[in-house]
Amino acid sequence: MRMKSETKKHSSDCLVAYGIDTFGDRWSFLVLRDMMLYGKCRYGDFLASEEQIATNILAARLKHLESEGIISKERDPENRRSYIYSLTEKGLDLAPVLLEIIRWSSRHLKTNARRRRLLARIETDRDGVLADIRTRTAILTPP
Amino acid sequence: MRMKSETKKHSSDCLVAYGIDTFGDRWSFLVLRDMMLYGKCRYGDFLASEEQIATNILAARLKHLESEGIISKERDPENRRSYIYSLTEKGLDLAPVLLEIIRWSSRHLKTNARRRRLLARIETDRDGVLADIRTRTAILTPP
DNA sequence: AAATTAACTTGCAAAAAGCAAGTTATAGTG
DNA sequence: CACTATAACTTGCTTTTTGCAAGTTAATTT
Repeated sequence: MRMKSETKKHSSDCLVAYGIDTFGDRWSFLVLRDMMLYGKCRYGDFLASEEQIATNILAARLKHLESEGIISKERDPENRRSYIYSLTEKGLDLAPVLLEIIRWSSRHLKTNARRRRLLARIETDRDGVLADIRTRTAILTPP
Repeated sequence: MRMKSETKKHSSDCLVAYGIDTFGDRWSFLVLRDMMLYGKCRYGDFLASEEQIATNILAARLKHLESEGIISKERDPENRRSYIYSLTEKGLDLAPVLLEIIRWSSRHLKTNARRRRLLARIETDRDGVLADIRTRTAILTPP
């Protein structure tokens, strides 16, 4: 991942580059997907994802996303060795980006029942999907 | 960038991961931005962008995007040492992803006149913006 | 009190990125 | 026609980032 220097937080003045630098690296975005689509919120849940992120990288990405104000971290009141990560307003605002990526991939990847269902829901009930993301309701069952 | 192996083209079965693996690395996406927003289509134009991509990395990314069917390459009929890169249908379909990233960054980055103009156009004339991308009309003057 | 679990950190090898210089093919210039 | 310039890369090398395995700490559970 591109890390920012002391003096210059982002690589350019461009809105697109700002987005990419802030949330757009592969592992960061997959964590955000886990939160938005599956309602994941714990370190161990992210680690367990299909793509097999390394633990040190996950820790670094969570720190980065938190420092950018996209997620926040608090102690789990029910289990004091655990933490709960959640999307901030700034993070929730990324849902439309996620949905457009899913729409694009749906159109260009071989279809299957699971994918068709997800796409159908996005196309027919976009606002419901966005609402579910805001209320932390899982949209998909884990794969 | 994550490179695919012979046997497994993508890292997981997920639509989001497919998108990220296909177009989602930093430099690839900045090249796509150059094409969609500024109408750039030549190697030298991409090299000249604000973010200063290294020439070997640019060559690798263009090859990758071409192999994924997102861009295509043809000789410039007017200057036979030059090539013209253009977005395929699959590449043009990425425009909504770009627009959502711009919308997100606009909402979370300090505003200025140039940014406000771009955002206003996206919000009031989204279809016009999408049409301009399809017809290779530059939406912004280079920064 | 001892074993387990959750969330990390550390050290090192491997991969990718970044830099500078070199190559090839075409085009313009005296 | 020889010569310089331009466009699009490629090559070799150094630096940075990633990925892996093992270790640490603090809070449960048995």
